[in-house]
Amino acid sequence: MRRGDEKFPDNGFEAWGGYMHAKIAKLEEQFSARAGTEDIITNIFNGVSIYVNGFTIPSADELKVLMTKHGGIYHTYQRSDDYIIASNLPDTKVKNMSLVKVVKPEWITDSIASNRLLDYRDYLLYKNSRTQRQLNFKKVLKNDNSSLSETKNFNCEAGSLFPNEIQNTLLGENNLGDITMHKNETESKPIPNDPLPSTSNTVLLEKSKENNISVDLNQHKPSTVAKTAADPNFISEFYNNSRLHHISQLGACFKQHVNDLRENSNFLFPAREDLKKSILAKYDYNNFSQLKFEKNKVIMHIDMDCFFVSVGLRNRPDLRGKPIAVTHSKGGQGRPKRPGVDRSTEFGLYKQKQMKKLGIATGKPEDEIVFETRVDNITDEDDKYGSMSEIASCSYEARAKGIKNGMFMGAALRLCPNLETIPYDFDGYKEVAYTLYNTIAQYTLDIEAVSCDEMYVDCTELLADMNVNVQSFASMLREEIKRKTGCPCSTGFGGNRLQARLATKKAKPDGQFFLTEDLVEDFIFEIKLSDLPGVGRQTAQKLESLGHVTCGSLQTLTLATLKCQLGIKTGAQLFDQCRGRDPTPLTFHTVRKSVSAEVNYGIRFENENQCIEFLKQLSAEVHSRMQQFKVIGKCITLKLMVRDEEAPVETAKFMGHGFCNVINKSTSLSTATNDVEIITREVISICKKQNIDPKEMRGIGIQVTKLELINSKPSKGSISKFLTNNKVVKKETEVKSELNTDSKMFEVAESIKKPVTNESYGSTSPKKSPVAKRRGRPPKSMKTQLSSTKNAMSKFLQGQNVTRDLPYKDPMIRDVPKEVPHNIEQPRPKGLIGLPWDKVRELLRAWLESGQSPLQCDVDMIVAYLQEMVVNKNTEKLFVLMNFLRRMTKEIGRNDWLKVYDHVTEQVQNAMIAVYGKRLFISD
DNA sequence: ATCCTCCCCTAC
DNA sequence: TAAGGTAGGGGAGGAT
Repeated sequence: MRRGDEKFPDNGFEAWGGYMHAKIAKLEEQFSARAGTEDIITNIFNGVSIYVNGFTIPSADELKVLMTKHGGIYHTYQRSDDYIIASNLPDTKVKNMSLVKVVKPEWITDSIASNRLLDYRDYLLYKNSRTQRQLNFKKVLKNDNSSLSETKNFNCEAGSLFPNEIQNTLLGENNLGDITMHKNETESKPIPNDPLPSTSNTVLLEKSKENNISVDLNQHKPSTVAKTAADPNFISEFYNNSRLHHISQLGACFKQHVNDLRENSNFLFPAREDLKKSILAKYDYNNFSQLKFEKNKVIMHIDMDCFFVSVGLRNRPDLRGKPIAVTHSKGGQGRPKRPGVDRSTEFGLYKQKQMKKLGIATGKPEDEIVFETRVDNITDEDDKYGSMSEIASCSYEARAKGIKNGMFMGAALRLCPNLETIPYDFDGYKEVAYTLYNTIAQYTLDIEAVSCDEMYVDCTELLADMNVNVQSFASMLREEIKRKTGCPCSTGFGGNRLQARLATKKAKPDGQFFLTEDLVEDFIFEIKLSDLPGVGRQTAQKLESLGHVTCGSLQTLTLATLKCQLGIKTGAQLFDQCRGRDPTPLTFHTVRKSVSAEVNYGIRFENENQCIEFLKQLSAEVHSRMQQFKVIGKCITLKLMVRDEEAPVETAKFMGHGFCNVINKSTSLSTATNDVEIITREVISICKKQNIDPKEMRGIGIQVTKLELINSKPSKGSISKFLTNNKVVKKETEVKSELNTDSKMFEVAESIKKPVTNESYGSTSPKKSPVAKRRGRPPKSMKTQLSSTKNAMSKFLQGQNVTRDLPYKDPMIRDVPKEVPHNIEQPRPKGLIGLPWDKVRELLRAWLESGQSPLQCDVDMIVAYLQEMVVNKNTEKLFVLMNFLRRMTKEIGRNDWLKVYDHVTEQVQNAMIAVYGKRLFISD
């Protein structure tokens, strides 16, 4: 029995498909004419079928659209007669395949541009022999004067999946490794008020017609290298090479990417059908048992295996299976000790500090505390184990020897003398990450981005919709990711995010694990506390000193004890975690709360001027980021790292910060700003007050918090005002009398003290294209713009033909337990989606005035439409429609219609909470 | 009680 | 040589 049956009893009218269906059939005709014109433009690719392998520009999704529009065929899985479109292939693949039809994506784009099918042989990725690779690059090398903002900031524009990326190059055996590749400057936007105007002279290497061309690129390398922060190019140089900076930027970039995808999606996932077909073709379902997860939720955690290493190994198959580390250091060469270095003193200070901390935390005498540090294996000698270059990522073979991420190269070499190193490939990480995210996004957008190589995915709806079992889904998905990226990944499944995450750890490397309900209790018992997310070095050591190393052991402590030992929140979290519980829902939409920039490397000033000059530059950097994210802020914090008086002047790590004291000082402004002058002034003022010898500075950071969106009008009428939390809703309803006009109802409460946080900061959606404007739809990337429109429309049309057989009832509704309101559980029926909101209002009015009893299928359609508005952030019109519905149902005053209103409201608010974390303010 | 500032911790 | 960033959660303790 359908859940809705009780609420909306069938009165016999439903057999006709419902009132709404009949009505919209007419509207649909208007659209069908338009949709048709967008279908096929030319027949250039008549009879041509392609299969896209790996990362390409345009992306596979974009190529799919292009092929469809120009009469060609796109295959998700490779067929024998397909042209293989690729920009690069891992050597392993090259060895095992025929290359006669491996063609560069430019074949497609150039053919479209010249409106005829060009000879594919001119676009072969490999010609004649496998070793003769065609160089195909159009690339900009920058010289030493280039502006920093052009090179270090990632660009996450939704307009193209990978807009500023360099053309993929085939370096092959040519050793061009130490040349820095940069984005094409012609695509970089000038940043207004940028205090560092671009003075870069660029060298454009035009595409060569020759094979095996040899260009002496070394002559373009920077002639001088910025050594310390006193050098004007230092920030740029440093950020370009900083792994942590890249990790952080990429993380933020993909959180935004998910925001953008959700914002621009119609939440139809045609790729599900393809996947389902290949699963059915490949797997015998009898081999799989039906897995049951806690609370019937299926949360997937997905994580690339030793990400940086895997990406680096795509071009170095010869190194597979060996102990590998990604690091700046070449490794192996001993270096004479810098004068003044006193590692033992410096490391001693670190140890002392840690000991003191633990002594306070545990109440033990300091000499009883035993602990390890990562400097334990580093000596003061100028031998080959002295490198303090950090390992960003290491292969599983290296891990087997005890090497860990973050370890110093010297210590690692001591553990594994034959450890091989590979350089960073920051562009590669971004490519692979995009492919990863876009692959998942084909199937669902219930994604919480964690970092560039890791995310949580709520698969509950997806799996129910596809009606496939989770094992085969996991296998096919991982296969697809490996095929597209050339990198392995692991997935874990559980009933909540903690379980999924722990399952991934178990699955690694290159595996999958399903932590089903029946396994949780035993599984969690053995888990080490230090493996729990949120439990780092300090917490783990503290817990160990309390006598607990595993979750099972910690289960003996009461909630009160844990809270007392670790604080209220942390204690409660740990109490849950060690039992495998995790009440925190996935968050699909993130809102930025701070912007900061800091440099704790290479800070060596000779005088105050240099320090002030650096503060100006760093302020400019923060200002530039604030512009990028479109925020202003009220609170400015300066962070200073100052050499501890006992620490040696020369640090153990070259240009490192050494043993320091940290100072944080902040100012609160009366009004939010992103003015570079104000930031600079405040920051310099704070710095001067500290009275620190510039020679002793080792690190500087600037952070801006209490953010507001630029252009968010604090006055009434702003969209932000519709969004408010429950608390405020209550308060306001008490105060406000019933409002009758739509416009008046826009006045919504807002917490006065809290900054506006309803919209994602730093949305990088492109300007609306003329097409998008004409349709009145949100801006979309090329991919979503074309495919979604087509799909929405064509599915809409199809839907009409089968209306009577398939009323818009969703089986999911009855399957999903009601107590999980965090996510939008229902796949959206297609009926109304795509219609202008005012048309829908007319339909609503007609429906409400029809005198009929409401039908479930019509209600579902309305709900789907309104939820789509939430997702598209069309809150303004949503607000109008909701209030319209409220007023109309009240006027009718019949119980069944009032129930409809309650039901719709509940569904819309669920969507609001999922997307914004807040409820829509509705007058009652 | 609740806020603010200045930390500390964690994660990637 | 080496590139030790950045955002968010939370706690202690003082101001309101």
